[in-house]
Amino acid sequence: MATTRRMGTETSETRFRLLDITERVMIEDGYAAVSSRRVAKDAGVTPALVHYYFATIDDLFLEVLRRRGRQQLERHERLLGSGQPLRALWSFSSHQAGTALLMEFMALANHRKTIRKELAEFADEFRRIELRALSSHLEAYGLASDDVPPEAVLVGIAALSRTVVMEEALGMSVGLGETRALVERVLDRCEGPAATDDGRSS
Amino acid sequence: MATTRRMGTETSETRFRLLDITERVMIEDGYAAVSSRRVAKDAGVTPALVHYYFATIDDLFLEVLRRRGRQQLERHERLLGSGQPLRALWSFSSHQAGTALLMEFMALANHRKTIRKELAEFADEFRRIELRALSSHLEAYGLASDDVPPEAVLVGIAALSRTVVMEEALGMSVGLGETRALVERVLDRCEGPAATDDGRSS
DNA sequence: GTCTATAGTTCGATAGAC
DNA sequence: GTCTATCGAACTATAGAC
Repeated sequence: MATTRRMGTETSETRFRLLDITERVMIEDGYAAVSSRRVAKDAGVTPALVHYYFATIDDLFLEVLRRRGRQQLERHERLLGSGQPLRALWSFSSHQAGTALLMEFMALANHRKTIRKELAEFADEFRRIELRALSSHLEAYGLASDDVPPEAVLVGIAALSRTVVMEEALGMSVGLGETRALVERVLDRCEGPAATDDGRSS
Repeated sequence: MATTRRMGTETSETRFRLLDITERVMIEDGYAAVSSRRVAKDAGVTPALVHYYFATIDDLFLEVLRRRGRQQLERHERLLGSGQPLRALWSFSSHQAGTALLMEFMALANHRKTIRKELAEFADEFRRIELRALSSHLEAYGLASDDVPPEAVLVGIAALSRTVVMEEALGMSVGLGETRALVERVLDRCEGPAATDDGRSS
């Protein structure tokens, strides 16, 4: 009985641009600032077109999450294969805009069931990839052991990077410099100084 | 030139109730669900009355933050004086509703300057209190050292508790059990098994 | 694929009666 | 201290022309 609602194709360039803009609005002004009107205005199209590609605003959020999730899963897997996988993980997890976007999705997920489910699946998949790529390294570095499972180390790294980035963005001061310095010492001890390798070679 | 706008007293019972309800709405449905109409409806009053006590919605958020901040600073200080201060800190930081509310305020703070400033001040003050109360303990426990400053340990505890609570709420699974088990082992090693003392005595 | 037009909600904030 | 009434704005979503 569902009315045959028209819907834009997956490959449309406009659709792609709408996703880009939604991502940007979420980062700059928060998920609550996302509306068909706002996205349409920033894209230079009409609100109706946004609804043509995404039936509801939640669908729009969901598609942003899926596209970004797939992108970053790939990138994550690739980066963790580099010569300094621990540094790669820290640097990846410390990205400012990425952290801001993750925060928005976490806040959103706390109150929307469909988004919660998909976010949790992506996040678990990230951690599984890290686990496969890093378990043996973490043990070799002495960061993981019988007493400290690699799973817990990875949770710790995610927790620490998110927290430091967020608290810095907030303008907090107590303890952040000390924490960054400690992390740098640990990275240095495990993998030596940061290589300037940008991941294009080898 | 400012019109002499009327404003409710600080001690009004209705004002207090509006703050309670706003807190609850933020936790249950997120800050984006807070509106003068929604809060008024849940309180059984009219939207105009909300604006009578709080000129703007941002003022409402700000007052929730201030009241809660003052409350918890006191509570924090008191709990950290107990016989198991590290356990007290972990338990305090792992509170579900508190973490959810903090998340909402962090998301909010990312996009509202006035809220950002006040949240950062409160958060820094929390950390200073922890630092005063726990520095010496952390060193005695062997958690802090010349290499690992107590500031960094405290950032780590905050990071870990928030992350574990949030990821559990999301329904994630990978690594959380291992992390909780590790934390429990550390707490046990430092302060022994959890006492049933609720902090009322001594 | 993109638009105009529109119905139906909900919102912030204020003026002013009681 | 609490209310009614209201303005002006923003929002979701759809129908249907082009």
